[in-house]
Amino acid sequence: MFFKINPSNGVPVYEQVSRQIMFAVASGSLGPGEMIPSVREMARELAINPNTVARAFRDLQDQNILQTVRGTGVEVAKGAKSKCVNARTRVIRDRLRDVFAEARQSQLNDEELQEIVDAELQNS
Amino acid sequence: MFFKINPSNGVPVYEQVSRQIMFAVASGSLGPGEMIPSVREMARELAINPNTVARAFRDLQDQNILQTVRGTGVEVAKGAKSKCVNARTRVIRDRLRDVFAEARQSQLNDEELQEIVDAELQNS
DNA sequence: CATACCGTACTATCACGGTGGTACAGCAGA
DNA sequence: TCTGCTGTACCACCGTGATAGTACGGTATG
Repeated sequence: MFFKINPSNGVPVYEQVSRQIMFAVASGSLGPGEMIPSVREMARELAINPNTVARAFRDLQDQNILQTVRGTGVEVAKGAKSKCVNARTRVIRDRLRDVFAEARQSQLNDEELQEIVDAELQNS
Repeated sequence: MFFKINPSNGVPVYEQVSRQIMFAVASGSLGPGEMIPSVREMARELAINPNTVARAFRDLQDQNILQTVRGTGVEVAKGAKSKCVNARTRVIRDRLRDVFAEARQSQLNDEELQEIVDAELQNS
């Protein structure tokens, strides 16, 4: 569980956490039934507040991606993987769509945009 | 001057305003020496607060992209265009870099990513 | 000069994200 | 049973983005 949190990213921290958990489930790093680190432990590792982690957990719980066993911890729900795979694709696609929309709205040249895309796609 | 403001975009409104002014200068829609709409008028058109527009103006002024003529209005500075062209490229490139970083961090398949990029690039 | 507009500078208020701290119910293991 | 962990629910606090309203100095136009 090696997350990276960027506090000055525009994206709320609690959402970064929930996304990265979703991504871990989508990629298979976290399997169904598997326990994930506790609120307090994850908060310590990421150097953020436990409340922020708890909020991410609650959001994922509302989407039936996580389920909690009171007093024990939180585990990945059964049908979570397909949901997470879809969510991951949707997140990336939506963000990409936003960037292209802004690029087009800024009258950026098509060739120049393609150039930037190719360059950044290789360096990733 | 046809701007589009998305209040629930994560990006602060005042930054959306300053960006779109920069983009207009970069694309040549706004030429050097040209006057831009007043704080109050632009606020009315965009249905946002005059203070928010004023802040965007101030930011652009600090970057020597706009210069104010006291009591008259705000005009585009002389050397603004090249700055705006560079800024535009940088904004798009940085946002794109963020998306690709997240996509890679989410273990998204290279082929799948390329697929999404191609699809969204065509639809823009 | 008077009016109307210009940018600018405040003040107050609100929502939201985030932090810090405390408290409580439930479960596991010694 | 006791201790320690779990999630959960609060509370107060702060910074920031945004709104609303008011005010002031400067300029253009009549």
